[in-house]
Order: sequence, then structure tokens, then C-alpha cells
Amino acid sequence: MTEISNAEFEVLAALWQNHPASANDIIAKLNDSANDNGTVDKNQDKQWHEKTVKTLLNRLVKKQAISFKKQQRHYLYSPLLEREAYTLKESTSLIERMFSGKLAPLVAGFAKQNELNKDDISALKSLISDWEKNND
Amino acid sequence: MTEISNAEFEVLAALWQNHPASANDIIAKLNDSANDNGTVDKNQDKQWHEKTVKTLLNRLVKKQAISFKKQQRHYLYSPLLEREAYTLKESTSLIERMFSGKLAPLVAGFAKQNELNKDDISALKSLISDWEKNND
DNA sequence: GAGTTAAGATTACACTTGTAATCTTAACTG
DNA sequence: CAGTTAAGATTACAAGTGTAATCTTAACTC
Repeated sequence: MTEISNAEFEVLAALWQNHPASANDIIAKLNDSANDNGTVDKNQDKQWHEKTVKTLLNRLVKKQAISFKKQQRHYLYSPLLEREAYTLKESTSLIERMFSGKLAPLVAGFAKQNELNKDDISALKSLISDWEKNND
Repeated sequence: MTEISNAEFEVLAALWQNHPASANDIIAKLNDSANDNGTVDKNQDKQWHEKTVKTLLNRLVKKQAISFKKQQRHYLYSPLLEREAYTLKESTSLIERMFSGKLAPLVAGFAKQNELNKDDISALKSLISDWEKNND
């Protein structure tokens, strides 16, 4: 219900990547310079302090974004918010606020600066043809 | 340089719609239930208090997001940040954080829930063909 | 010119956020 | 079993935010 802050989101994102996970798992994942895509994280520099992550886990629990089960002396955390639902809500909200709810202007701006590559284009084409399949 | 908060963004957005504008112009625009598209604002309920808006204008000036010129006894404000540049930065940042920088997943999610309409689709198609024109 | 306004400046204040340090206490260890 | 740890809970604290109220003072009004 309440908002997830940026730092909290990072922690939640780590949990989405693998769960259930202990605080230490999560800290390790956050501090690992390589991410799951095998690519190097742009934020390889940032080091998360154990205490900081624990605080964020606590806040996420309070916000009912994650849950935990006691396991011996430590907890195993799991996300309660689903990634898809959450990212969708966030992107819808941004598009609403910045582009009056229209997707195209976002894509246009993104295209202009970020030089969409062939992969992006074919993904978009495929989305479009899917849409047309269901909406003719 | 510094971040623009949500409330500040609303004020900045009002300024983008017409400027230069006095504080009262901006307050009026913010409190007008009808927006420039002729559609009714979803937030028609929210009433901005004069003092609140003035505070936000002040903060935006300090953050160098807007400027002002003295005009008689009041100021005329103008944006310093351009809308396109700002919205692009924000959307790029969201896509970076939520979708590893990939645009397609955002579009996919958006499509699934918001039921893109024909206009959106043709806008996207047109963007794609522009892209292909420049990148064959 | 003296009084009143009204614009912006300053101050307020609780809540959130980033970032930890300290406190409690259940769980290992010898 | 007594002592030590280490996990999570609690506390801390400055900066940013949303939301205004109060203060100053230049600009109208009579």
C-alpha cells in the first residue's frame, strides 16, 4: 500500500532474483558486482552495508512488500509484491504523470536518445502483431 | 542537478503548459479541474493551497529548475528544465531500474494491462518505420 | 504620506528516506 | 550450563518532502 522507496526497491529486486533468501544472501547479491545476466552491474561501485540492508528488509516487511519465515536463527525472506505487477504499476504511473497516459511519446523520446537497437525494434514489432492478432 | 520531487514536478508541469506565469497563474492552473486537453483531470479533487505552491516554486528556483523575473510586485516564472529532456531522463531512469534498460518489457506490460488502442499502435508503427528509415 | 495588502521569504513540523550504530536475545560452543 | 555470537529489533540522525503558517516589506489606496 505504502510506497516503496528507491533503496527498498533495490532490495526487493534482489529478492525477486532469487528467493526465499536470507538477509546474507540478499546482501551478497546486492554487493556482487556481476548480476544475473552475466553482465557487469553499472552500480558495481555501490557497497551495501549489512545494517542498511537489514533496515530496508525491516521496512519492506512493515510495508507488507515482503514476508519471512523463521529458519533456525535467521529469517528467510520472500517477496509479497510480484515483480510484474509492481513494475507495471510504476511504469503506468510514470506514463500517466509525464505523458498524459500515452505510451508513444515515451517511446519516441527513448528512441531519439537511446538509439533503439534492432532487438528493441523487433520486440516492439512482435508486440504490435500480437496486439493486432487479438484486436482486428 | 538535484532531484525534483513529485509535488514540485506538478508545479513544473503547470509551468510547462504556459509560461512565463505568475504564482497565481500557476495556482489557478493547478486547481483548474479541466486540463489543457479539454479532458477532466483525474485529480480534480486535489486543491493546491497557495502557500504550498509558493513553497514549491521557491524550492524549484533553488534547484535551478525554474527562473523568475520581477514584474511589478510579483514574479513571472519560467521553466529552466525543458520538458522533453526531463521526461526523457526520468523514463530512461525508470526503464533502467525496472527493466534493465530494455524498453520492450515495459511496452509489453503496458500493452497487457492498459489495452493499447489503435492510436497507440499506429503511433508506435510510425515510430518504428521512422527508425527503420534511418537505420537500414 | 500613512495604512493596508499581498508577494515572496522565512520558519515550522511531521513523515520518509538513506545510512548506520546500538540493543536484545535466541542459538551455537566449549 | 556459561559465555559468545550473530540475527533481527530498536534507536539515531540528517536531509528531503508535503503541507502550511508567520514574517517582511515593497507596492497600492485614500
